[in-house]
Formats: sequence, C-alpha cells, structure tokens
Amino acid sequence: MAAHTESRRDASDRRQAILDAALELFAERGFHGTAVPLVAERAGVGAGTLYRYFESKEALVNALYRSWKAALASSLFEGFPTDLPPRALFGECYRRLCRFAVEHPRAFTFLELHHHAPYLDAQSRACDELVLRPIRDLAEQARHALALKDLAPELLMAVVYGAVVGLVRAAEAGHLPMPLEEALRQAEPVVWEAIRR
Amino acid sequence: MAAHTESRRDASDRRQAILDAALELFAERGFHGTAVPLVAERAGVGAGTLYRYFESKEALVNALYRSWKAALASSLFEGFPTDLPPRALFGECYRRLCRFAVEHPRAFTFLELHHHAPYLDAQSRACDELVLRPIRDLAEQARHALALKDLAPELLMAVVYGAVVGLVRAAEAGHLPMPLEEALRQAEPVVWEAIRR
DNA sequence: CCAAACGGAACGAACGTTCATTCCGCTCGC
DNA sequence: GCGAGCGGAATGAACGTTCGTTCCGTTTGG
Repeated sequence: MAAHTESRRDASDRRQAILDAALELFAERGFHGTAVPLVAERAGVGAGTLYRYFESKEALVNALYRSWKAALASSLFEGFPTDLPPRALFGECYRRLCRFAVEHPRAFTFLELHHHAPYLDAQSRACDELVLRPIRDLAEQARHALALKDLAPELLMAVVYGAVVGLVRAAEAGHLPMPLEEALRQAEPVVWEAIRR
Repeated sequence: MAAHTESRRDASDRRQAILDAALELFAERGFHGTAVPLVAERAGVGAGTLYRYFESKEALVNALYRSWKAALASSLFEGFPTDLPPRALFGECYRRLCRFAVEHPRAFTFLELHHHAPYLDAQSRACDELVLRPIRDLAEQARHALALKDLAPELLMAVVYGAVVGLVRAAEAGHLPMPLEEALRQAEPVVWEAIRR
C-alpha cells in the first residue's frame, strides 16, 4: 500500500512536470508556436506519456489556464482582511496582484497572453469571473463610500490592471531602468491617484 | 504609361489586400495560428500569388508590423503642436493614441499581440524606438518642468500605455458597460492624475 | 522465499494530417 | 501569339496523436 501511494505521487509529479514545462513554453512561444513533443522533452517524459495525463494539447492548455487562474484568485483573496479603509483595501489588492506577478512572472504572462483565446473552453472562461467579481464588488463598495472616482468600476479596474500589465511587459522588454518589483512599488501611489476621488 | 501606372496600382492593391487580410487574421488568431493559404483566400488571391509579394510568412508579418508601427508613429506625431503646456501636451498624445486605437482596433491589437515576438527581425524591433523615443523625450521635458511625478519616464509611460491597452482589451472582452471610445474619453483625466505631480 | 508471470505506465517511432512553400499550366493584356 | 503574372494542385517538412513494444513493480504458485 505504501508502494501504491508512492507510485501515485510519481504520477502526480509527472503531471506537474508537464504543466511546468508547458507554462514556460506557452508563455514564451504561445500555444500554436509550441510543439507537443517539445513540451514532453522539457518535462522529461516521452511524447506519448503526455497523453496519459492530458487528453489533447487543448486539454493541457485549459488545465494550465484554470490551475493558474485559481492560483491567482487564491493569492488575491486567501485570508483577505475585509474591514479596511478604501486606500488600504486598494493597497492590499494591488500588492497581492504585484506579488503574484513578481513570484510567478511566467504564469502572469501566460494568463495575460491566453486571455480569451479561442482554444479555451467555457469552463476556463468561467474562471475569469472568479477573479473579476470579488474585485468588482470591492470597487463598487469603495465607489459608494465616495473613495473612488464616480466612474464604472470596470473602467477603473481595467486601468489598474492594465497599468500593472504594462509595467510587467515593459520590464520584460528591458524598457525599465529598475527591477520590476521596484517599479511596481513606485507605481502604487501613481495608480491610486488615478482612481481615487 | 498610363497602363503601366495602372498595372502597378493593381499590384499595389493586391499587396494591400494581402496585408489587410493578414492584419485581421493575425490579430484574431495569432501568427502561428494562421495558415498562409487562409490569408491568401481572405485577400482574394491564390496561395502562390502571396509569395510574389512577400518572401515568406515571416516577411509578411514583419512588413505588416513595420507598416502599422509607422502608421502609429505618424498618427502620434504628424503635425504635432510642440509648444503646449504639459497638461495639454499629455492630452494631445493621449487622444492621438486613443484615436488610433479606435480607428484601427485590429492594428492596435495586432501591434500589442506581436510586441517583441521572436519572429520579428531587428528592423521591426527598431521601429518601436520610433514611437518610444519622442514620447520619452516629451515626458522627460515635462518631468523637468515639474509637471510630472519625479519618477522614471519609462515607468509613467508604461502605466499610461498599459492603461489604454487594458481598456481596449476590456472593451474587446465585453467587460465595459460603455463603448470603447467613451471609456477612453472618461479615462483621460484618470490617467493624467496618475502621472501628474 | 524465490522465480515466473502479470498489469499497466512509459517510450518514441510511425501515422495521417496540415502546414509553408514551390511549380507549372493557364490566362490575359499588349 | 507571347510573355508576365496568376492560381491552386503538388511537395516535403512538421505537426498532433497513436500504437506496438519495453520496462518495472507487484502478485502468485511452488
């Protein structure tokens, strides 16, 4: 029975190795630009083995997307301190998002790159709501508390999220004179002043 | 000679039809996700004909990228009013960028999607500087005039550009409760307050 | 307690398909 | 009628996926 458990852990490791390899390659070269045997090689498994763990290349990219969307959601909301004044609430969201982007740059790039890609299925699309809805609610709250500009929360969210993505991409392109982490820290008050009333 | 001119215009139309078809398809499905014969069909030419105008698929995407980067640069800078106070200078840049995004949404998406793609050659990368440098200079100027926050211009540019991209993508995804043009108009003071001193 | 047989996971060569690119018969303007 | 330019079938490479085989941990009969 110990042996059985061990073999199951091996399988889980293998599956994870494939997901890790796919993350790197899909983030760097895109879905269509990445050959399945290359993913297998990077993961240290045979090409056929990959199909024991995922039904198809599409199933793989969907599993990867869902897994990282869930990770992002938990980074954002796990143990979130609810009763904070609006500025601190924003700071908490912002820093949690940035922490995710700094700790998992490939995952952040991957999620951004594959947002609304045609090969993502309905269930993967639904994961987006998991992240968007709670933030939208927070923004709506803060807006009614007269802490945010009197504009659609979706607009303010797009500005904030877009600014973070812009910084991550600028850092990737080597366009920033400082490390990404420092840029994101400096940008917090910048972005807050954008959306505050 | 009129005939010669006319046949040359025909050829130029064909080339343009191919570029237009490629823009739509590359923006929607990505470079690797788009088959060359599909581009040809959409352009209303034979698959072989495409190769009379472009050496390869890579040459096509590079020509497309350069052409639209140049169009963006000219939209931004053509007849730019130089001596304006900082706020008006920002407004001019911002509205010109937004006008381009609204008038050529596919081109905007395409440029964003293919930014720093591995199949773009050095000359295409160099086109980025064409857009970035003048804006960087303007930002540096405004910063020394104490109109902008005392942060790296590259950081502020990334925030502004990122915010615009964020709005465009949110509109594409149907996440905004108003048309893109209206959202961009509402976002101008939002973004200005982000970067102003 | 050992060895022989089993079961299923892993491998990677091989399959059919689809791709980018080429090539050649054809058309059409001069 | 002739040559430049076109179309789309042809081509070979590369793709996603499958399949026959190998390999190893476990079971089982002696």
